Amino acid sequence: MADSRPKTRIQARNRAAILEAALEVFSQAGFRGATLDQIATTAGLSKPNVLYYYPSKEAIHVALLSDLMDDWLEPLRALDPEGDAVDEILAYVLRKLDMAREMPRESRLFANEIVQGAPRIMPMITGELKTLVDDKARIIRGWAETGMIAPVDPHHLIFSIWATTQHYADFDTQVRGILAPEGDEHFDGAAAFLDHLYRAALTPLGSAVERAADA
Amino acid sequence: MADSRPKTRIQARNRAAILEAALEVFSQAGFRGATLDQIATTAGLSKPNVLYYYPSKEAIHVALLSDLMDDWLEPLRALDPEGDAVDEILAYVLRKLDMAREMPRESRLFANEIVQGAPRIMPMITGELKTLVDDKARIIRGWAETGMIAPVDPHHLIFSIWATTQHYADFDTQVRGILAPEGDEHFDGAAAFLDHLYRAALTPLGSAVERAADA
DNA sequence: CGGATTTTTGACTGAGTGTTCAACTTGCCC
DNA sequence: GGGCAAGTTGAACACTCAGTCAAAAATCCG
Repeated sequence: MADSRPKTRIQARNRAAILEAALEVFSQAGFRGATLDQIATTAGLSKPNVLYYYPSKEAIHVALLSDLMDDWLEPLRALDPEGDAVDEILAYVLRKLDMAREMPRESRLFANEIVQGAPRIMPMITGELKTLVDDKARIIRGWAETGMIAPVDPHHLIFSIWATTQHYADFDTQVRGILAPEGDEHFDGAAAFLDHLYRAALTPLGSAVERAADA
Repeated sequence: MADSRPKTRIQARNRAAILEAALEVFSQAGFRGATLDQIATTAGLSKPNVLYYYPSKEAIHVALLSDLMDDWLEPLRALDPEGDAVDEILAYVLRKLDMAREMPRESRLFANEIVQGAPRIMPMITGELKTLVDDKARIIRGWAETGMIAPVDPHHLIFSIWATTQHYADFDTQVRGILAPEGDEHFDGAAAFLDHLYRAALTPLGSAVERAADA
């Protein structure tokens, strides 16, 4: 984070082009599989020129992950302790699924990094990510203890939400290989399924009986 | 699958050592990140000797994935159309979670491959995997239509089971960074959570009322 | 043992790749 | 326009790494 703010229009444009290209390339090939040549070509720059803006391949990767982390965690941050418990969690699920649909490259970028042991972002995980998750887990635990939702372990609930939503971005190839959709219409089916899954799991037993009686 | 069956004891031993080493290395570093030197050293062989048994790095990778695919899909194959619907699916979930605990390297091997677009196993996905999944999805759909389980989309149910269970292997680094467990005890919490999650989502409404009445 | 076959390896090759550097060009400002 | 800083690049360097090869070693078998 030494030279983060650009000084000239050219710097702003080229730095942005490099990060956009890096997102494209890193998310598809992983850190090791990506080459500076690919990034440079995708960004429309020469390889030495890329290294004029970032000192190394690794610096690009770290800058990219750092820049994206905030946006990536925003939906969880938005979980409102004052809101309706089930609504809040379901909104989080659907928001994450939307992100898997609209930002699959970002999802795969993090997936690649974490599957291989998060060699470059371990501090972020045990740092701000853990802090945020523990914070939100406390809220969810409160909801469970006051009967607003069924009693579930909040950490495992969060993990399952990450898993089920990001799956549609990270394992997109597999999902498409099996469903053979035309475009993105299978995301609607996923949304319906996940709504049912989490609504059923979170609705407290009392409310579940009412729900059954209505049907 | 040209020279699959070993002719001598030495071939059997060395081929096995190479595949074991390749699993270790590929699952941690991905295809591109793994080197033949690492595999050779881990296997206790010289690099040219490794290439005496397999013609290329890619051949090792493909052989490994092919060999493991059957074991990897076995739990889904075991889903019994004659069994109790909820029990069968819950047994599948817990079986997959056990595999994530006991065989995390295998899980990460496939995860690495698929995240990067499955360049080497696309045929397996659209072939035997799709066939098996479609087959089991038909069974699950039957259960839903006859009211043995709640009406859910079977494909998305299967995806969610893969996602929630393999998450503990593929994203192990992240899970441990947040939970900071001593060993594997968090898998017990995961099992309890997933049992609740899928039991709640799959139990038909009628049975749910009974369950509520009992409580 | 002795010869044929299988297995092993050190040394090498050639392609790919991250990074450096000195020279060149462009843009900016007085 | 002129001078200085910012931006750009071709060429080269150092290193990694998949794969080759010919020769040596080990194993097998009569």
